[in-house]
Amino acid sequence: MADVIELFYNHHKSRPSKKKAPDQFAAAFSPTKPLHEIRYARPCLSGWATRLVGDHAYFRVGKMARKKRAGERSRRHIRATKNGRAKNTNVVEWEDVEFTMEDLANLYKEEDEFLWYFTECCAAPRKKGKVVVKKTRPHPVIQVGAISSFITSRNQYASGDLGLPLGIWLFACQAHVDVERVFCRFGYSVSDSTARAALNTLTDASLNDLKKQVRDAIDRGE
DNA sequence: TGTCGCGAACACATTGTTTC
DNA sequence: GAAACAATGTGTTCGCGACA
Repeated sequence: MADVIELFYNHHKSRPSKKKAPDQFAAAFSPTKPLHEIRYARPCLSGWATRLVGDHAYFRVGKMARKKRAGERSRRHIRATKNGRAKNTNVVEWEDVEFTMEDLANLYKEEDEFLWYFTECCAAPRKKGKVVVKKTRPHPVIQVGAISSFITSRNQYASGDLGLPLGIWLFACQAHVDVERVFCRFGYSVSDSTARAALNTLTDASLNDLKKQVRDAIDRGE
């Protein structure tokens, strides 16, 4: 099949002339033009592949965004608050907001090789056809930000990878509330209210833990 | 046993209002 | 004018029953 596709795609008669058939020439990689209206093999193949990749990207991001029904605690699906009525809710803990970009990059790379490759094609510079990593704005970091935004865009509850830690960090930096709102709209971070709710949850948990330790120490006569 | 569809519950983002 | 708080709309998640 690989040989057949190559032969079709690279055959000189599969390419429409830009002057004689401009509409056919423009149909290459088109995401919308009906395939049965494309008479030449090369643009038809590229149009078909474009839609195939687009649909698959939609499917893969959706899969990453969905919450797994059962299994281990999911860092991606953590809640800032809970009132106890919902079962199996993972409420935020301090460990959830500790992360490194390197860890997240490795996580995304292992979890979805296709999406990592796809975003690398968008973000990474190349030299002689090979991907190179720049010192300033290294593309894996940008890929992590993009994939995290894609996931949050598809599911607002799947914000634990980067959105929630970033929201808390913005609060800690005393970022202006307008900055928080813009970052939230871009899908980079959770909203100001969610970040505050998460911090309240975290500090309440720590306070209760401290009170318990003090009571235990008093009981032991220390 | 797994999938689908539905309605209710829930957590969240957004926007408006109040307070300092 | 900015931050804090409250109200409201949105859309995901959950639980359940029906069905294959």
